[in-house]
Amino acid sequence: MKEPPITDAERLVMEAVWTEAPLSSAEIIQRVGRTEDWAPKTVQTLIGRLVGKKMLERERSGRGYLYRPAIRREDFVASKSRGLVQRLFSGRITPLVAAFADSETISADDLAELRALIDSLEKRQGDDDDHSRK
Amino acid sequence: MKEPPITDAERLVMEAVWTEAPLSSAEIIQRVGRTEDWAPKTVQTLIGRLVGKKMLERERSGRGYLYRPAIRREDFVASKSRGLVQRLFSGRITPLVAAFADSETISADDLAELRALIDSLEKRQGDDDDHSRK
DNA sequence: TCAAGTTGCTTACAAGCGTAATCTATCGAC
DNA sequence: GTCGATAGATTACGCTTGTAAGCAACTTGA
Repeated sequence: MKEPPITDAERLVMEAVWTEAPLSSAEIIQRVGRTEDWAPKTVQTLIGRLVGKKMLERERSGRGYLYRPAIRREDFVASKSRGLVQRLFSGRITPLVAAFADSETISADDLAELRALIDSLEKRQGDDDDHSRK
Repeated sequence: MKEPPITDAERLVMEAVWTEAPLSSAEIIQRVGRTEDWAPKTVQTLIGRLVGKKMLERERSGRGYLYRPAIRREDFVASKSRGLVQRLFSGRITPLVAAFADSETISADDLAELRALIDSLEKRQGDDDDHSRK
């Protein structure tokens, strides 16, 4: 997966259609307006650019279109995460977590959650080794 | 710590002075040239912009200057990490690790390392609770 | 002393971005 | 059928970024 060329303002538009799709531009404008103080025209422009970048698909619906995301949010955030880890931490995730932990407090709950994630990742890896050697 | 306004090209210049400082511009150009195929003038421009942004400090040395970072790399990467976690994962680190793990294979070594980090973070937290309640 | 190299400062310039207004076509209300 | 609302397309505009060249000053070797 290549780096999706979505800017930060555009991402906020994507968030709306990731939350619910398909949406008309009026609906997108309304949802984005809940958090961003942007003129409707601004959102309209961003929608247009996202269509141009093939990050939004659209299908005709009456006078306008209905829009839906052309990439999944999971893929987008995974790509962004990989990019950051690659650029700033030579591709290793642990230093990122360490850096984050140093500057932001991680709650006990978060730590437990993280540990659980690691457990499941380790298990997955064990399984792979055991029976699905490829 | 506010978001350091360093662009990606500028970051590559910072990497040089983070690795070793102080450096003359000639030395920065030479080091950056090892990885990036940029005209010396380009690097020079980036140095100037970084000075303008107060991300590089300089002290006169002969006809030119010696440059050194005005912010530590640890603070920079921590800030970037926080920013990403905030924007894409509502401030929670676990989903980032999960997203990364889904798209990139994490080696057994990395997992062990990550687990060790969590252990130490948990220990730190326990200590805090025990005697330094603030 | 004069030319050449080295540094820094100033300027350039296209593309991308944030932020939007204008223009155009269409559709529904009357 | 005309008028206003609405969606989309086109245009705008200043700032930042990537990428650099030109100019000016100082230093140094010949």
